[in-house]
Amino acid sequence: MSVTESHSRFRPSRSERRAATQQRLRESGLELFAEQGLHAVTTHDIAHHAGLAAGTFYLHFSDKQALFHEIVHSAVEDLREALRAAVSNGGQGQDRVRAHAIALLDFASRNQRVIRILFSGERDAAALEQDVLNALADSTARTHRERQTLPPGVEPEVFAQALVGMFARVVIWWVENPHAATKSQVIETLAQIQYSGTQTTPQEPR
Amino acid sequence: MSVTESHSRFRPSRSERRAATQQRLRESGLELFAEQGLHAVTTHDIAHHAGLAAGTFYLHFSDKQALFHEIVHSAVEDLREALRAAVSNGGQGQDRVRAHAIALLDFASRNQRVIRILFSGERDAAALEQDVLNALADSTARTHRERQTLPPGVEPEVFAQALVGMFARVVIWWVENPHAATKSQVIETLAQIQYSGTQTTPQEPR
Amino acid sequence: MSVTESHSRFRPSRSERRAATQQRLRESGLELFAEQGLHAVTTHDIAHHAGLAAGTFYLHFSDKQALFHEIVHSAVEDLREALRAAVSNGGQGQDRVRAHAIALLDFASRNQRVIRILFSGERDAAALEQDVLNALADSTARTHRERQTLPPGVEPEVFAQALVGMFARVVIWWVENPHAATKSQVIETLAQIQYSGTQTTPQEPR
Amino acid sequence: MSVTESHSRFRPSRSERRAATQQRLRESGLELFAEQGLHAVTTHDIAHHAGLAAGTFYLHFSDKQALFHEIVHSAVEDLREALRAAVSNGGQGQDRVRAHAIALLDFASRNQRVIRILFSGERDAAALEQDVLNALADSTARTHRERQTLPPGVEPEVFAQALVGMFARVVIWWVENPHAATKSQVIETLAQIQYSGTQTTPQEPR
DNA sequence: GATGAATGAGATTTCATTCAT
DNA sequence: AATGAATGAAATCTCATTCAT
Repeated sequence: MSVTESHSRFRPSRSERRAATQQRLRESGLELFAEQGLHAVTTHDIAHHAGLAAGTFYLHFSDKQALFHEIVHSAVEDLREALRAAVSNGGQGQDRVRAHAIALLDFASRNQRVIRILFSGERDAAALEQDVLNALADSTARTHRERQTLPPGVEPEVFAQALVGMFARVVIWWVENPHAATKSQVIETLAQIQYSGTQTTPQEPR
Repeated sequence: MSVTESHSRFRPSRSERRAATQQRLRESGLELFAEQGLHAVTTHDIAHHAGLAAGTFYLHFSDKQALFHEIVHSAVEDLREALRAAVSNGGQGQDRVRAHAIALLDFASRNQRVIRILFSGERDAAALEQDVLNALADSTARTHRERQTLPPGVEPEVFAQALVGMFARVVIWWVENPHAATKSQVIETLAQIQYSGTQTTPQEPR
Repeated sequence: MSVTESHSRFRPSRSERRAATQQRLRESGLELFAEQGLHAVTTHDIAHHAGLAAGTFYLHFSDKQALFHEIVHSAVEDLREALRAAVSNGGQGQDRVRAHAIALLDFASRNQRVIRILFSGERDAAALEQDVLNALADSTARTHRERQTLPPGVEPEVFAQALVGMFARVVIWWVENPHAATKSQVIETLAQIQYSGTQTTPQEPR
Repeated sequence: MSVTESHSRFRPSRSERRAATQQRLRESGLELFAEQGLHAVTTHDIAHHAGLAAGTFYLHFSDKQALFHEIVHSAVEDLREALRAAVSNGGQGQDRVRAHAIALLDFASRNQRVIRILFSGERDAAALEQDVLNALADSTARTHRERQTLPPGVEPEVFAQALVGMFARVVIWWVENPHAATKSQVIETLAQIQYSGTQTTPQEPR
């Protein structure tokens, strides 16, 4: 631990305290948004959950949306980074598909609140969520288009949307129902659908 | 005086008028919820959009949620019915998969507002979307489990969630971006992923 | 009293009740603004003083400024009308000057709260007040310029500003200190200054 | 160590630094109050405009009103001194009237912000403007009453209010519209109205 | 003395809901 | 059944003021 950042860990500097306060607000926001959603949470709730007065919120964030967006953007970055790392060490075909799925589920296990916020369909997050998914889909589509890695008849853009939809849905479901399947079952299923399909048919809903 | 069991278009009975008013409110709700989402729409908005006074809303629905739920549930029923019809006339394997996709996209073309409400997120309203997608997924999973139609390694519940997520995502994307792909491209792609997979790999996001 | 406006004076129609409510808000606004000034009065104060709930205010006025402006504009119109009437029945020279002064003071006696609001220097009224005074000054200046009724060396615009300043100040002072001078003393003094001057000198302040 | 009764420009004493800080706050207050009025300016605004932290304000002034009062009172003193000086070197009749007007306009040219604060309204601040104008009027009235310099029919107190109103209005108008009349036109007009009147009549407003 | 983060009271404004007509 | 004025709880946001560093 460097001494330059703080003369003592018992006497944090003002900017450290400020940063810590902000961090508490972010934490409270993450917690409460994940539990209750954007609309059900007030700025007072967040401030008080963080042990702060109501007005303090506005010293750190211009309004509730600003905090929410910051949380979502940061979550997106974390998620992207996790996925990027997962596939960066090479691998092809099934390995790569599986690495991807593993990384996503690992991230989800460790960041349940983030996942809930990202994929919970909160309307005011929707624009951002759509951006996220579209960005993921775009890069997926672009790569497949460039590399012509998809079989004939599979349109890269449609495929990309399908893929992100599938992943997003499974992961939020699994976070909410962790005992419905083991992590390896989820991974195996995702990898297999994507790689080999199911050679089966959708069933008539009841 | 008035015709009691009236089919007259000149003197609709009291209950007919009541039903008509209620229908106008439902229509306005559908329209405004699809455009703006549950939270951004007020009961005043709905009533006025229907050409009614604010208080009238509460003669027909106990509150805003009630109307929203009714709209969603009705939409779900319509959608299920459409899907049920599509696969009811037999067919197996790829045909069945394709029939399913066609039915979904047809329904989406004709009911854009419904699709927006169903698949756009908006779970503030008591996790309704979850209910919808889970319900669809549940019935899918149940059937596959019963019939053991899935290859080994593919868990029925995970598969069902994946399928539902894939379809929901592609459909909402296609409704918002109808020129990004033709209907048959979408159908073909969905059918192929589901049936045969892609024998390809996810790509590193940027 | 006409019967068409109301079927009974004991059962006022909805629009009458609405108008009455609005009028109560206006009255309360006039009262409170005159006493305490724009900033010291809240929309809650006004509503409660009118015996109404807080939210009702916003059914009738878009915000506090809107009510304030309406009150000021209406006051300006009343004042103008009173002055217009005063000089409309002819008269020249001293008679006319005196008629003007009489009208102003009569109006002030009867509309003390209006005068307090108009000439109290409230900053947010200032723009309006300036408009009022400038409008009065402009029309005064224009007429004098056109008719060349002023002695050489007296610039119409400067004269007009001086005149409205003099009148505004005396009238607000007199409303606040009604026993400091009788109405006829005020009138006589204003008329004489304006008509004949004082042939005297300003004194060194202490 | 430090020079106690320091005139050194290199090591100003503590009290000198304190006085300088206070002066910066006063300057910022003058600037901002003149531009925006008492209510639109926050203590943060003043402190930051002065290059100081928010809390520093309260080391020098007990609150916003206190600074405002101090600025106003100091402005009044400056104005009085200017007027006193103008008429102190004798002169009678028209000369004296003119000297007074000249002094006022000179002061106004050099102290526009002060004039704006003094004569622009803003009586929220505990009827300060009233105090200012009343104080000016009182001393004028007293002198005239003592010296019996006014013609019969002209009440000293009414006259004093009229005079003060006239001057205040013309001066603030001229400061805001410096090109509407030359300084000598303003002076000539004010002197003539006050000394000789106009032998004319107010006009019917439109 | 200066700093600036934190406080919390209070003002504005919205809107779901009620109810007399 | 329909109306729409009224309600009042609750959320957002500001800002004068304090106080530990």
